[in-house]
Amino acid sequence: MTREERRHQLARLIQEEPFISDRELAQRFGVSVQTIRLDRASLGIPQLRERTRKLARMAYSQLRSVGADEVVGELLEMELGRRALSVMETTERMALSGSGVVRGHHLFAQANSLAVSVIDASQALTGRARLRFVKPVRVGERVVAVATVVRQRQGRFWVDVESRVQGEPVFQGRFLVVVPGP
Amino acid sequence: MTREERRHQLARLIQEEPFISDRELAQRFGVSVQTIRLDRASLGIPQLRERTRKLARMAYSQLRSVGADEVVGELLEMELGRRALSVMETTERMALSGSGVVRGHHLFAQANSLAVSVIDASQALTGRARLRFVKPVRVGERVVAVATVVRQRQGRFWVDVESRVQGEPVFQGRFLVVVPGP
DNA sequence: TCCGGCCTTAGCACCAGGTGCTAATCCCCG
DNA sequence: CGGGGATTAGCACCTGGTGCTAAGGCCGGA
Repeated sequence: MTREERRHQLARLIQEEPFISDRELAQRFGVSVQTIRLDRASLGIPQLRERTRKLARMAYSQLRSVGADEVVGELLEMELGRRALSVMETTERMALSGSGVVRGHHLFAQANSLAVSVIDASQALTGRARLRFVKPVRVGERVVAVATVVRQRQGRFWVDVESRVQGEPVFQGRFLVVVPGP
Repeated sequence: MTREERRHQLARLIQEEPFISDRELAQRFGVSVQTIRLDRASLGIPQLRERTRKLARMAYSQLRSVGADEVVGELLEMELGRRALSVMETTERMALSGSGVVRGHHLFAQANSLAVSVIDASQALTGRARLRFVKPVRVGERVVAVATVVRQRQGRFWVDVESRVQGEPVFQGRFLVVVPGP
């Protein structure tokens, strides 16, 4: 096995089994621990503890964001009752397995949560929506959504959301957001 | 502060901030590291690294299991190209914090994934959709969605989805699902 | 044949964040 | 004033590393 082959396999193995130590890796590849260290260094793969910490923080932030992610994606601008803007990074887990195409409901989730949060009311709910998925979004692309309140009448708000990737429209939606009760 | 008080607070603090070392804990409570160690031991709280590993494994198992959910919810019936039925349990994390009302995009996700999967094609994508959120769904309710293919014409399928809780409609949607290609 | 390079291995000191143990102190109460 | 629980200190040791220096092994070219 050449060095390049080993490094490729090493990267893949660590990807699949993040909780593996250098010692174990060395045994699996039949090389010394030092070689594994060099390989990791050249591949920019952090040490076991670092990898573990990263995963743990993911779990933790997810636990935290039960309730914390009022907005799906990251809220960038907010003019309450008028306009809001958010950005969402797309990842593999948002795609149909293997296809690399982000599933529609993630785009909808970003747009919907933005549309609801732009309304200046704690109890806003989506009533109706009309959507167009203009162009498939691929994993890794950053989706920027802009929500604009276009009309409002006593507790009923029409909000338009347009999402773009690199300036190109990928999704359009019109949401009727209602605030129940007077 | 009595020892019991300190231990109570210690347990709570670690619960809230799992990534805290004994050193930091010692500083916060103004005691020595050894005292913290004794406290942890008597409370059965594992060391930082152990706590981190536990969280990381949670994240990892979650990561593994996502991507597998081609259908959001559980698929109960499937007549490819005609009709499909799924059920989704709603949990606290699907709700706006505190409100107890499930957010629209979870209903949409169930409906959308069902609409896409009822189509007999690997590369089906949502093109357009029209939605009505008829009635708020509360956390803990089981949402049953039925998707019916109502019309189809060369790679374009209209799919109606109706979701109910206890027989009562909560969501209706009409999806245009497209299968790209020839 | 020998030499230069690349790859690999070895060895050592050091690090964080601990465990496990023993030995001192503190401080309060009777 | 003494006794005892609570606290602290000190030391050796552990894992899973980093960073550095030094030494081999092997292969191709002159």
